[in-house]
Amino acid sequence: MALFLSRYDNKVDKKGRVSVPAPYRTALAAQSFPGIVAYPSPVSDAIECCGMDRMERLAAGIETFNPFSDEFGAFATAILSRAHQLSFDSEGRVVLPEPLLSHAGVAELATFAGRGPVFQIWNPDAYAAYEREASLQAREQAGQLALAQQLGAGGAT
Amino acid sequence: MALFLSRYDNKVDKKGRVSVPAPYRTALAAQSFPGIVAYPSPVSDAIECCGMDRMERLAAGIETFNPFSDEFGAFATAILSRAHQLSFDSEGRVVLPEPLLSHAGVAELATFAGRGPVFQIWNPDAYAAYEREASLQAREQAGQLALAQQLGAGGAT
DNA sequence: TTGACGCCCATAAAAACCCATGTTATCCCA
DNA sequence: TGGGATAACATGGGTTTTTATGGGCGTCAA
Repeated sequence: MALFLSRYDNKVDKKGRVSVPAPYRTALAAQSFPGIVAYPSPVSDAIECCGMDRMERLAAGIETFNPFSDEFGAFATAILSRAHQLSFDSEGRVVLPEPLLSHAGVAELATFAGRGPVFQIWNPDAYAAYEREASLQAREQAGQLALAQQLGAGGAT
Repeated sequence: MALFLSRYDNKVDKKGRVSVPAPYRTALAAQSFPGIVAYPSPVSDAIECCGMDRMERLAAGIETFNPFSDEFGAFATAILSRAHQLSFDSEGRVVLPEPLLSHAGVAELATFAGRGPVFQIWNPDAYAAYEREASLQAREQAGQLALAQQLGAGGAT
């Protein structure tokens, strides 16, 4: 399985091309299609990306139920019809389509964020804000977890 | 399996011809028949299309399942009897038959929407409305959230 | 004929491809 | 271990190839 880690900031040139970080390309090397699949994240102002294999598996998995079901319809409309198949050029770059750029507010600089099986492309400022919030939330949850454990482990109060 | 993604708006010329988007033609390149199979979508005002291979599988499914009372069998029969086999011309275009055009309300502009194993052809305005409604619905439904989480955090890649 | 259809060619715009360069990270050997 | 040689990478720009689209010409049939 492809695993995407770490963070990178790459430039978007005036043709709309961005270098996909070399480690990501390495992770994708075994895929059937030399490139990525990119679609607007349903939950963030970011472009979400994965390899073709993952998208095929998702599409096939849901289709086995019923191609005319509501669930498949929603998935198809929300993700598949907004997804773009972007192939690498000989230097490992892709061209980000306009609808995705505007969804994520990406202009001349793009932040790549690895998230395990997928990675995301953000506007740098938006990502900074998101990360700040996420780490705050994590700290809060960690505190709650510690508290809960203390309560649970300690004698009844 | 062929996987159809993304969205395209192509013109219908006065001869009734439309270019099938090149990526779709690429996805269909391995098929036994150089063209597409098109039928009215049973659930939308759209023309639904796929490669011949999928149609053959559907037809085989009818025979395998209960051919008399099975609900899906009736469904499939309805599709098969309304399906048209459209071959590409040398430039990758097809001619959409009148019954399909009127079912979808397509005139001089056609919106192609990839949906994984199939793609659909819509009247551009009708598709915009459908997409708007679908995304509203998706936001409200919990099923969509589960799907989004699967996409983002997901299991096997 | 008339018209539906298949086949061929033309063209402008967009996409894919190829080569060049500066910079950074890595390697190798004295 | 120091420091030059090498390789990898991100980036820029030019050039060729596809693609979508328009139209012409013959054929076959109603």
